[in-house]
Amino acid sequence: MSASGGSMEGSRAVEDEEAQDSCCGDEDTSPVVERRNRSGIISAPLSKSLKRSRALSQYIATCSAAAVASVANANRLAQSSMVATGVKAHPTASQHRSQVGYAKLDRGALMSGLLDSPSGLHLAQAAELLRRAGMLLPVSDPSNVSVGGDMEAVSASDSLGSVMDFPLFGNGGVGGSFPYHPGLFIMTPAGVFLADGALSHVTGASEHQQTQNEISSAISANGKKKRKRCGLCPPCRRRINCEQCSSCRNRKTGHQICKFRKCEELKKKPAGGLEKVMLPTGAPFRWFP
DNA sequence: CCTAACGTTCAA
DNA sequence: TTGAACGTTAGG
Repeated sequence: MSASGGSMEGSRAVEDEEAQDSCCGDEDTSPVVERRNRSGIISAPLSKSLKRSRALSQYIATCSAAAVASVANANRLAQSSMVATGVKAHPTASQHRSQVGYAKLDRGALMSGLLDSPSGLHLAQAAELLRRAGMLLPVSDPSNVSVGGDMEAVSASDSLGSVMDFPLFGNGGVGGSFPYHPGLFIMTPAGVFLADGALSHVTGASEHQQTQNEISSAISANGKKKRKRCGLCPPCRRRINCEQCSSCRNRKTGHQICKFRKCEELKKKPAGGLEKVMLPTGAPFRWFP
C-alpha cells in the first residue's frame, strides 16, 4: 500500500512543479520533486502535455519534430564528415533525406530495417543502418550525456531518432566509424542487442549491465516465458509513471505498467522463439563469412 | 509475502 | 480493435 498509494499522492504533490514538457525539454534544469517506489520508479506526471490528453502518437510526433530541428545541425556536420570519410553523399534529394530522414531514423525504423527485410539482411545494409545510427550523434552536447544518469531517463533524448536511442552508437563521434564488432550484437525477435559484456565495456553503466542480464535471462528462457523489457527503448528508460494513463490509474486492477513506460518491444507481438535471419539463399545469416 | 508487470481473456 | 480485468510470474 505504501508504494502505490504514495505514488498517487506523489503525483499530486509534484503536479504543479512540472513546469516543462519532459519530452524534448531541458527539464533537467528545473528542480523535480521525486517520489520513488521501492523499485526506484519515480512517480510523477510526465508533463503538462499529458494533462491535455495528448495521444502518445502526438506526444512522440511532437518530440520527433523537435528532434529533427535539434539534430539538423548535427546531421549537417555528419554529412560533411560523410564526404570527408569518403561516403558518397548525394546532393538534392538524397541530401534532404540525409538531413530529415536520418533524423527521423528512429530505433523502430532501424530495427525494422534490420529485421523486417523480407529477403533477409544484407550485411552492407545492416552496416549502413548502423553507421547512420552512429551519425545521429549530436556534436558532443553535454546536455545529452545522460546515460546512466538518474534523470527522467528520456528527457531530451526521449525524441525518437535521437542518438540516445542508441547510446552506444555515439562513441565514434560525428563522422566516426561504428566502432563495434558486429559479432557483439545479438539478434532476437525483440530487437538487436549487444552481446553480454559489450555494453558494460562500452559504457560501464550498471543500468545497461542489468539490462543485459535481463536480456540474457530472457533469451535463455527461450520462448514462452514472460518477456522482459528491452531496457533500451525510450519508454523503458523512462523512470516515472505518468499517473494519468489508464494503466497508472487502474494499477490495482490492471496490473499494467504505465503506458508511457511500456517497452516498445513488448508492445510488439512476440515472434515465437529466436528468429533466425535467413539469407535469400535459404542459409542462415552470418555476420562473418 | 508483497509488489510490479507480462500474458490472456473478454467486453465495448 | 482497444482497453479493462484477471491470472500468473518474477524479483525483492
